This record gives sequence, C-alpha cells and structure tokens, in this order.
Amino acid sequence: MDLDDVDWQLLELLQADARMSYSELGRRVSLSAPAATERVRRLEERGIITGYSAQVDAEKLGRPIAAIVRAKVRSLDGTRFRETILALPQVLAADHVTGDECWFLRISCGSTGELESLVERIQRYGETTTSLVFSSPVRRRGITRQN
Amino acid sequence: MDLDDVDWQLLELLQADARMSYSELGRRVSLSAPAATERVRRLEERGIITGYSAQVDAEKLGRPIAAIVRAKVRSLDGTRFRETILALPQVLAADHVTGDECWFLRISCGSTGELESLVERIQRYGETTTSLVFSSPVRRRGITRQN
DNA sequence: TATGAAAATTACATGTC
DNA sequence: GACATGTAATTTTCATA
Repeated sequence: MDLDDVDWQLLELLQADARMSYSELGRRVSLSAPAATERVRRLEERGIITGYSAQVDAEKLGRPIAAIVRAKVRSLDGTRFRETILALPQVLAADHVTGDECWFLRISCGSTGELESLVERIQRYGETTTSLVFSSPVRRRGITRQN
Repeated sequence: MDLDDVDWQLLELLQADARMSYSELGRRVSLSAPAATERVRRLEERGIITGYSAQVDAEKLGRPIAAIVRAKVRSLDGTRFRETILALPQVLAADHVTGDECWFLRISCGSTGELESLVERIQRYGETTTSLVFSSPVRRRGITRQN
C-alpha cells in the first residue's frame, strides 16, 4: 500500500498512544504539526487507520470472567446466530473461521453464572467448547513493519 | 469500582473514539472541559483506562492472513514458549486458558508460507490446531455498563 | 477563568514527473 | 506546468494551572 518510513512511524506511535497530539507526533517524526496531521488524515482516509479506542480493564469494571467459546453453527442457522449472539454485549469479539468449529467468540462477563446462561443461549445454535481465560500475556500487539 | 453515569459515558465515548478532545468529551457529558479532563485522568490513574490505541487494517498493511492457533504446551516448556513465541511480531494476542489446548494465539501474517513456518516453530512446544479466519464480524466491542 | 499550547486553516514554497 | 507534500503564519480552539 506504499507507505514510507514516516507513515510506519506514525502508525506505531498511534498504536502505542492514540491520544498523542499532532504536535508531538510531528516532533517524533521530524515533521511540522500540519504535515503530520495531513499524513494521519491520509492514513485514515485510505482505511489504514480504522479508528482509535481506549483500552479498559474489564475486571475493574466488574467483569472478571473472560472466556473463549468455540461454536459449531450449522450454516442454515448462521443468519440468526449473527443477529442474536453477535449482538450481545458480552461478546467482545467474534471470528468466523475455517473448520468444524466455525466460530470463536471472546466473552466477557461478571460471573460464571452469567457465562453459563450465555453458553446455553449459544448452544441453541450448535455445540460449544468453552475455555476460561487465565491471563492474556499478549493483549493487542500493534502491527509493525515487517522487514 | 463505584463509577457513576458520567464515568460510564466517558468510557464509552473514549472506547468509540480515543482521540476525542477533552472539550468535546465535556460537551457530550455536560461538563466543563477541565472537569471532564479530571474525570478521565482519574479513570487512567485507577487503572480502568489502561491505554489508547489506533486500530489498523492488517490486510491493507500487507498482512492478509489472520489465523487462530491453539497450542498444547507442556508446562515445563512454558517459560521458553512465552519468551520466544509470544515475542514474535505476528502474534497479536495470546491467551492462556483452561483445558488441554492451553494457549490461543491470534496470528497475523503476510502469506500462508509465513504462517506455515510460524506454526512449525510453535509446534516445537507442542501440538497445534490452526484455523484460518474468514472474517471478524465483531472486532473489538467496548465494555458497556451492564444493567 | 486566564494563560500558553495545540489544532485548523490559509497561503506559499519546493521537488518530482 | 501540474501535482503532491512540505513549511510558515494566523486565527481559533483547547489544555491546564
């Protein structure tokens, strides 16, 4: 997609700290603030930067249970599954993948009881396998330039 | 953790757009800019907000292959596994979970060849199961107040 | 609320094809 | 000469004591 060194630096800086000011970004990449601003604007426009989000500690927000639920969903039920399950607030991420167990859901909830009823709802669409998350040593590594 | 309505609103706003200015945040929650700033500062200080990051499109950055690799790692090899595998730039996330297949790795790479050699490296620590990601209909839902 | 800093906007310069 | 991309200068908005 034809990015130069400065674009990659900006991407890395913004993946590490999305609230960094344009002035500071400019300073770090040795560019004036307007030039840095324009670079970032173009990265957004091209769809390379898709958004900016605060990361929060789910545990501190009263949701200590994290789980990965894998589900086998029959293709006929796919639409309803997407409409109902994927819309639930406990579903933080959902990947449609190859193989027999075709959905991977990342779940966050307040108690094992809540997880239980959630899994039961998912099971109306097919078999599930649930794994509780002990820890996530790598949380969200940024995409870096691959040499 | 004793958050009020305004704190939750700020969390939702910042999870949706981490670059929103304090003035704008204040406007949205009917607070002065300094008051909003102080609220956010406290959320950071309390560890509720852990950071801010730009989201990027891996595909547009030349990494069209996303995969979930599940690995069975013998506990004796755990330390070396953490040191070597979890440090790789292709590993975007890693969860240590309950059950036999004790690691879930989210992989992003440029080609199936790259994925292959990565999986081979992981297999030195134990058996793996790899699923290619077709799509991720839910990418990173924010944590919202649960009623 | 007041001050300095940063963002947005405008105009202008430079380099590349 | 036209376009992309940068700096400089100015005004408005924002951050922060």
